[in-house]
Amino acid sequence: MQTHYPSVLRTLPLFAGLSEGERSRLVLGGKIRPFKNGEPIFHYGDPIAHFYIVCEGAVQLFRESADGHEMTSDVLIPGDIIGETDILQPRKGRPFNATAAKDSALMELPISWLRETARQNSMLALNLLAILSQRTHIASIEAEHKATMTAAQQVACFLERLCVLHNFDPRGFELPYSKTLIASRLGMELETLSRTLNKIRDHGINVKGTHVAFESLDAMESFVCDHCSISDNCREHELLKERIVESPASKTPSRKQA
Amino acid sequence: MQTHYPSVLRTLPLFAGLSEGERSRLVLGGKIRPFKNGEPIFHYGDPIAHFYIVCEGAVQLFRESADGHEMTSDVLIPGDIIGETDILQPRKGRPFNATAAKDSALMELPISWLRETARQNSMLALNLLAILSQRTHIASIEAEHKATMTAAQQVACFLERLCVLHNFDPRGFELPYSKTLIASRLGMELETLSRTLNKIRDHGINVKGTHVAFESLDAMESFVCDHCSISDNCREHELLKERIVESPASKTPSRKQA
DNA sequence: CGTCATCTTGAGGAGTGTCAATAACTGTGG
DNA sequence: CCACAGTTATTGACACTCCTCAAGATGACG
Repeated sequence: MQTHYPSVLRTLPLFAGLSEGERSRLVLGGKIRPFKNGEPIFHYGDPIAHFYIVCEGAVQLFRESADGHEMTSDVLIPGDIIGETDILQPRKGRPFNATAAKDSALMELPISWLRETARQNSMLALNLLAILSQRTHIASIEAEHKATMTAAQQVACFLERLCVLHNFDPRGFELPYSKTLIASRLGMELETLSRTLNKIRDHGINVKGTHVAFESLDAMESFVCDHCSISDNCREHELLKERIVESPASKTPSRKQA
Repeated sequence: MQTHYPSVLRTLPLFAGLSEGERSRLVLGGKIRPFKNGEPIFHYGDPIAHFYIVCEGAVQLFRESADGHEMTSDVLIPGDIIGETDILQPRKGRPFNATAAKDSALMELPISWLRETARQNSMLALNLLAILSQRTHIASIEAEHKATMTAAQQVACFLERLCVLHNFDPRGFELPYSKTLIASRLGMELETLSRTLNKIRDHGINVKGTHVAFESLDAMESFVCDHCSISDNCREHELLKERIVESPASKTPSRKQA
């Protein structure tokens, strides 16, 4: 039996408000499994027996159509949960493929367990509701972005969120995964992404190879927010500005996203 | 006080599994409000005090960006719920505008009430979870469609779902709302939709004015499902086929969608 | 019979996808 | 340390889809 658990489990929104006892009881029902880069976690249509908490690395969620085209719906990072939407709605099988996009560690928990707990512990059910509600909101924002923004604006917006989510230094950071994966995530072709990265230099984003540097947050802001109707979305800009002002030279800020 | 309630309230998934007593207690806390075609229900950013159940008519949910561009995220019909995602996550305000797209009747209920009930009645919380989970799944399908299907395929797919959801006769029905609204819903321009409707005649869909007739479900199926990776999605085809086989001349089938 | 909203049709252009060739990077084994 | 193969990324030329702007057609309604 494991003696130490990843720190992400302590700040997990899913377990927020639960007592230390309940939390550890839940966690004891699962085990941590390592996955090599590129290793599949499960496939589309597989039976749904477990859900996962990403502890380390990154996980690609994707589907592929008959003609072999691959469509990435999300890339998860530590703290994210896989399959929590399938706790109640018993589908025929997994609605997407999941593959490790880096060497990763996932905590695997039986889904039946979570289902029972949600039935009895209203706190957990409400946490789930909050997570799903947030997910729906983000999906709606992304749909709007795809419909109203150019490829350049989508890429700029993506790089901002990437920087905030991973707590990178806005003045310079390395892309955490391949451009192929990023392009797929954004629903565009690799060639389009490659060309786009050269065009957004005019808007304060300097990309060379895997290195990204934000050189003018003001230029970025006016560029990205123009065609976006969601004022919430501009929170990323605020967070970036705060970061740059507060810690102009720190490479590993200590706080997590709010 | 009202003496009769719309029939949609009896089959509402949100209230599934609740006793008749609990259900009527919930419903007594709200009132039915009529809205004229085009009348706003609430605006983006408004404080969130109520949620709504669509009883009659249709409701357009949309946002508009600074440049005046309007983006419809959904069109709701009787049985759908507005604002159930905001029960827990207390946002600054409404995440979209809501406007009656026809003369409509909505049941208005205080959101605090639902919040309290969800805390105490785990059945209601689980129903909410199921609804949100379903919504997330649909959002993911639509995102994929926007990314991988041509305008023609999206229109064909939309018309199918329209027919199934509204329980229309596949062999001939009238569009329930304007083409302008449909185009906005599909994230395309009215001109593109207009042109597209003439092109999909080759694929078994005959549209003239507001009249739609499905003339070859097989042609439609091979056309729509080609670039779609979600096998669930083809359930619409199955339902259409059943409908045509079982009730070749019925105009008002008696059963609802599963 | 006008007036207004809705829809259709046309021509031109911006933005992406597609195909193909080249370049840069990564790891392996001699 | 270098040569090699395999993956990943860049760049160019071209086609196609969809958006934009503009003009006309259709339909609803007083």
